[in-house]
Amino acid sequence: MEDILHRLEGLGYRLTPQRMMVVAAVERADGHISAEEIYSQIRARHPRVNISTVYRTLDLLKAEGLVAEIDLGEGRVRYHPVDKGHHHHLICRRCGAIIDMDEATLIPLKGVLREKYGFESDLRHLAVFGHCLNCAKLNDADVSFD
Amino acid sequence: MEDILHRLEGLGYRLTPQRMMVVAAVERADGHISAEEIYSQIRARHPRVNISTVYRTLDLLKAEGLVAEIDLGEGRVRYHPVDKGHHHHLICRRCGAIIDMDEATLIPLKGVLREKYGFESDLRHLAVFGHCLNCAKLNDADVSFD
DNA sequence: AAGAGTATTGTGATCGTTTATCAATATACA
DNA sequence: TGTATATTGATAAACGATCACAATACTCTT
Repeated sequence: MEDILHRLEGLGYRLTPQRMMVVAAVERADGHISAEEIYSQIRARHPRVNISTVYRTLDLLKAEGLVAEIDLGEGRVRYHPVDKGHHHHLICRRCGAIIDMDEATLIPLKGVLREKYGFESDLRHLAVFGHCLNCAKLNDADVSFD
Repeated sequence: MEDILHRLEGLGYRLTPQRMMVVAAVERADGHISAEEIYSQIRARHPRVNISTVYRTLDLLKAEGLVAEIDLGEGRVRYHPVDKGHHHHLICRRCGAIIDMDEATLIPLKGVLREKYGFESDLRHLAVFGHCLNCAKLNDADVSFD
């Protein structure tokens, strides 16, 4: 599993400074990073780089299967390297906490969906909303999910 | 379980023509409907109604717990009456098919998330992406989820 | 029925994210 | 060196959604 830059190069793309910076930002981010976050990191040191280039590079990385998008319902999309394993998230509606979920937790669901619906689910990055431990207590009086 | 209009009235809101049209559109839609779809239905007969009013009414209905939002990852949000039961969707990435998923399918997952993470998940409308039966066959050669 | 106060709407601007267009620049290659 | 190609920067604009505020519609009291 080569790193993203080398795979890009192997695919015949030029390794421009802009592309290197976008790739570095995506790889440096421990979790998921948005285009705007990548852009502001780059702009801090290289103010002439354009956000179009960030989006273009992300599109390229996505098309080549090197990064993946995830929509956490924030009104913007986040990106992460595909080779860093799968990510599932439990997102607290109250405090915004994002809890990483173990992949194994979803294996039974995947099996059931295949058996019951003949559906091959892509559970590489699932987002489940709800309330975390603390907020569930705080919210007991107000809200109830069923 | 009264209908949305009567519950709105009971809550002390005025039953304006605009609100009635928005509510009617939401209730008429069998699945989920977007703000833009509601707006264009209304505009066809009442061109002077403004899209702000549509959004405002949807916000009101949402705040009063009469309709719920769901984000199917389309870049826009869809709305449905809460009293029509919970909806879960299996969305085919290839053909766009939206398969309704039985609610019971998710009960085990809900339990596991509570036990393992202390997370009270809100599984009222979950969207799972993947490939439907037909497209899974067609796609066997191209793509593989794991 | 008239007027005061409140609720609701229309208008138009604006926001944030993302995409499109196109000229300018940088690179590769003959 | 010159030419073709790849890539970028600048700018506008598409898109869904929100906002502020004046205009309108309604309710309620008298």
